[in-house]
Amino acid sequence: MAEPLFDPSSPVPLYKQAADHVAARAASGELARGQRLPGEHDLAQEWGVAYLTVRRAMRELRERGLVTTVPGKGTYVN
Amino acid sequence: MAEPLFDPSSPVPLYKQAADHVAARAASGELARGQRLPGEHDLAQEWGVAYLTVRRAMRELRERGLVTTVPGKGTYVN
DNA sequence: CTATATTTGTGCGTATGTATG
DNA sequence: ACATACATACGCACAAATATA
Repeated sequence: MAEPLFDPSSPVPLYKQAADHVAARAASGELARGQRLPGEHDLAQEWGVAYLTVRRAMRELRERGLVTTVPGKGTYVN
Repeated sequence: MAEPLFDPSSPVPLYKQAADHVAARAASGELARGQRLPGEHDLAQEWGVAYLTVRRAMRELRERGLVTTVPGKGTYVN
């Protein structure tokens, strides 16, 4: 039932941990290119973090060029 | 007493209006280089917007290279 | 054309942590 | 020890864009 997944007491910000989590799964091929990620609200619940934290993680991933976000549609793996 | 300054009903996001406001004042020379801006909480009250909105405006300005933020000190005009 | 559902975007409030002076 | 200031994080609500029935 909802493992930790991320460590709130870590010096690494939660949003960064989350972004790294996605980045690692993309790098390993677990997330296929073109694949749509779950909605941000869903991810927040799934990860047990705040919506704002997911938004920051997505921004981080966009800035790294790992994903592309289309308003009203979703976020896709590049 | 506290004019609108920014228009919440505008299609332009508040944080962008705020960033543009600062950018314009910097470009006009009204804000001198090296000058420290008021604190984010103060700006939030002064502008009548939320703290997070100010934070977003500052982030916008940092990304544009117009200001530099030093944690524990303040935000300075470049 | 309208209505609805989904998803991202924006905004407010608050609390706590960290760094500097 | 204390004040100031930025950083991260939580919660909630509503608006805007997109797709579909």
